[in-house]
Amino acid sequence: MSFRPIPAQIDLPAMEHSILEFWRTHEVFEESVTARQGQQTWTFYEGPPTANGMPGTHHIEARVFKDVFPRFHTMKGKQVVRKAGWDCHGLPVEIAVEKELGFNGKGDIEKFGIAEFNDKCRESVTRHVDAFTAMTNRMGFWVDFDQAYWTMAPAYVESVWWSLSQIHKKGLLVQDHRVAPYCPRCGTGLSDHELAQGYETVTDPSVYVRFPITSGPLQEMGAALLVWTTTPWTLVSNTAIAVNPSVTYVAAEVTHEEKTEVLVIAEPLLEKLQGEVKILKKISGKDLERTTYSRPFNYVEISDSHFVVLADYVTTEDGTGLVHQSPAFGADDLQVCRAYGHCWRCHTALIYYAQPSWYIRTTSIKDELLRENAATNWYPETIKTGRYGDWLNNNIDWALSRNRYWGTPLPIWRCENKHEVCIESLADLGRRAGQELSALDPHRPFVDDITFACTQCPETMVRVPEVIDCWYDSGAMPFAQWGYPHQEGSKEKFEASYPADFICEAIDQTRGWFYTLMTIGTLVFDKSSYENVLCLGHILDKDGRKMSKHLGNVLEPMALMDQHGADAVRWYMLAAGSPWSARRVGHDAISDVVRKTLLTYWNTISFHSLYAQASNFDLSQSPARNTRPVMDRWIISELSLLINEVENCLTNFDSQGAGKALAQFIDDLSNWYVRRSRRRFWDGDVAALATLHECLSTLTQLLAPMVPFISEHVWQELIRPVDATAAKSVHLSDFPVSDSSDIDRVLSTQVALTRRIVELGRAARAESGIKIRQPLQRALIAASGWAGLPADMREQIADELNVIDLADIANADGDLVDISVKANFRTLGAKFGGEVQAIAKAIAATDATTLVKSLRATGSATVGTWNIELDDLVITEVPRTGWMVASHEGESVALDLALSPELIAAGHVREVIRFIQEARKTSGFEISDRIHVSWNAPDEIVSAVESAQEHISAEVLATAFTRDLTLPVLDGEVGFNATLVKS
RNA sequence: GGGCCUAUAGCUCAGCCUGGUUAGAGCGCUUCCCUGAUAAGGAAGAGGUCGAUGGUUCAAGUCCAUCUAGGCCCA
Repeated sequence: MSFRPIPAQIDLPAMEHSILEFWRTHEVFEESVTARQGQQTWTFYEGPPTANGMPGTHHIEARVFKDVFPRFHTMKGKQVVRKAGWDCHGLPVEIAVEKELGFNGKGDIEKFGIAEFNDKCRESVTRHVDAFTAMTNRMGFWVDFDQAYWTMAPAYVESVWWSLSQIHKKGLLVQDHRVAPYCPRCGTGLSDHELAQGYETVTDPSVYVRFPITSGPLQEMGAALLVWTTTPWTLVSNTAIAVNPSVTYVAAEVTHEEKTEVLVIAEPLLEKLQGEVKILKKISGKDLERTTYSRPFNYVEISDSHFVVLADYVTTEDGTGLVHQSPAFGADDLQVCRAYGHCWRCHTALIYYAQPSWYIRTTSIKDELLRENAATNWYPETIKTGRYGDWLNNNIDWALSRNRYWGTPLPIWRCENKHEVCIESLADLGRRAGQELSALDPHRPFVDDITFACTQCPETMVRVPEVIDCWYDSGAMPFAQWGYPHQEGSKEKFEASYPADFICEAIDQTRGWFYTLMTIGTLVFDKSSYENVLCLGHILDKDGRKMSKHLGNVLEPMALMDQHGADAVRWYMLAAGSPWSARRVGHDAISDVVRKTLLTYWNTISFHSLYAQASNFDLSQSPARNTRPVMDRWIISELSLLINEVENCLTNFDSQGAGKALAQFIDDLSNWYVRRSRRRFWDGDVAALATLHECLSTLTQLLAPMVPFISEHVWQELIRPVDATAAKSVHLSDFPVSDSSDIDRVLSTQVALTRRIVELGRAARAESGIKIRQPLQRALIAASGWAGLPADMREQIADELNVIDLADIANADGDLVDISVKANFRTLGAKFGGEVQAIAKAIAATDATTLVKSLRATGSATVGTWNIELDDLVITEVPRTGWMVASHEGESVALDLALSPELIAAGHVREVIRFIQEARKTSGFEISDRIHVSWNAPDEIVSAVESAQEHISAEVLATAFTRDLTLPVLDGEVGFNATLVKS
């Protein structure tokens, strides 16, 4: 078992393709489920897409979240079954097919044939299944497509029927007449939550409304006044309709989409009518006066109204020449552009009118819904009582039926005497009809043909014509995906997976899927179907607009992943910004993830393999953790804290928090632990190699749920080759467990202080203009934790700043230091409240050096009339002239800038070493190659080089180090020049 | 008209729950430094009336009220 070479360069997308192949050939996903057989289950429900359109980048978002938590819980030892699904039915599918066929409404469909039309719909929802599957696979979303549920499958439809029959038995599925939103283009009513999908801000929300005439000769023709309005929400309070007395109006018979009606409209505007138009009668506006009509709403009682009035201002420039009058809204309202209900798929402005429709009485289970919601964890939490809670509190009955074709047929059969029965399965239907129907396609028009005798009267029972809202199909998936209760084994599967531990969709599903899932579960089982729900913000384009096919600004997901890698896209979705805020996606943001996080991690992997290989490191050589140097114990402590943090975050569905902690650790590991320990790696130090290996192994597991590709690659290249006990895949490994004895919080604060001091020292260095390669004799440190800092860490500081001696500023000559103090408002405010400003003034007026000396000696001092303590002051100690100082929040580093000839010579030696190392690198030598160095230098530094010859040779692995006077010296500060050959 | 969310550097966002006196990070820009893993890393600089107004308080980016703008959801 030995370490493999791992190149520093990596082509992430290419690596991902090879990992996909690895997963496929080794059936890793399948094993991740079967390996946990018999363990506790953790349930996830897939809210399925409709595959009649191409997938977009916004589809990646929810799917990343649907993947990361199942992977995490699998590693935690749970069994997570992931069944894919496809939404098949509904108006959006029908409309897409209508467009393809060039249809203009329901008449065209009936002419074409319902069976043929539904075949087209069936075909259209499978059309892009391959594209969805490919995208899902590419992004590493593990979900079982082989067992996917289809909402159009007979067993699924039967299961939906069964649930409806349960609701019907409870008396909660009824026919009613109510004013409801209605799409004139689609010819069907819409439910309240469908309406929620289709609000649009429009500048001209105009609608045409018919007002049937209730008196006179026009009534006998069955005519209706046709009114056009741009303020349709004012129709509820309609009081009158105005016509221009001097305009000629006509009563015209209009035939459109097989429907004939008689409408009254101004003659010059006749062309507005679509279809075949026949003029039956002409009337002057004046003659229409006092014509009565019925209005579509009866919410507001307004007496002495609802007849035609005359008004000269009515024009025939637009509309119909008939103007709706309403008292409740001022003229200003007419100017305002505002949101109005539109059909959520075809974007036609909706109208409201009363029509017979089937309803589920969700209002009667309102208390139960509120109870279930109270027991649900919403992420973010505000949705629970806010947006969703409000919605439940204002709940109205669910308008379930649609006068359409491609949907689950409403399984209600009824006779002329209104006796009705709700069928619960094909077997049930077959029994009643006396036919074998187990092979019947439970869709229109086939189910419409089945009739049977009413058991209560001599009439025949016929199915009602409606299909149901496709959102019901989606919300029925917890049981219908198993064909519950009809299918063999469905009972066990359903009971083991209800309710779900976790569901996730974007925020627009609040009143869509989230609602129908909870409502159907509560209606049928008196229990909501999910416990935790993550509500994602929308993915926006780079300009902050919502991505939608409608706007044409969709980012192509496969291209995005092939450019940056799926891991980078996943990390961006999971960890960049808040998942529940709307976020912009662009190439820059994603390539940032690659550079800062993924490649830093990767290079640490490559670095480790390089030195582990070079020194033939064997894991069995690892020394006990508590015997390792302080740097090792520090990073192991940080690693242990990281395990706890990531586990805690992922348990609470906080991928952003997990990502932040992981990125911080990668930075700590690479840019502090590895960088500060480089010499130990060159020397093949087993403690350092063991520590780094342990960190990378655990880090890789912690990263696995979020970035499954690169973590798998590392597992295969770095971990498995040296560990016979390692799982076949990182995704089959158990999530790391921290050992509290590895955690040392004192060490954490000490390293933090060390790094702060280094930062200050570097700032002072930069300010002084003396570069780091020039050693300095000493630095003075002022920091409260300095005295307790271990020698190891002091050496880190000295090395990092290239300073020979470090000393506490307090031990330095008193004259060297200026002390300044500021009031600490936090502590003083707590003690003295309103007097703090006066105290601060008094402190500022006191001699700081005397005050601090007295406080340090006695622990307290009097300023003005107030007694203060040491922590009531923020003390800054600053050395005087001749020193370069950097200070921040009471901590200071002062550099002694005096340069002796010895220091200067040492600086030259370091320049020389650096020059040769750079040359080794650019010559492409291996790190272990020995070399011969021929060198020359200006006279001023020759003696420095010669006297350090052994040191230089050891540093650069030179077996020969000879001066060659023929070599030209170079321009620049040092002028050293050398040529290298392998020895 | 109502509800919810958002408003902090050129851009993307922390900080607000729990108030403390030079407001942070990343990206981008300028200059410099370090490098025997890095496509990295470090330092300095430029860049902020913390959406506005009022209030509470010794003290407000932070708490309260009102308003403005944007987004989402609903009438």
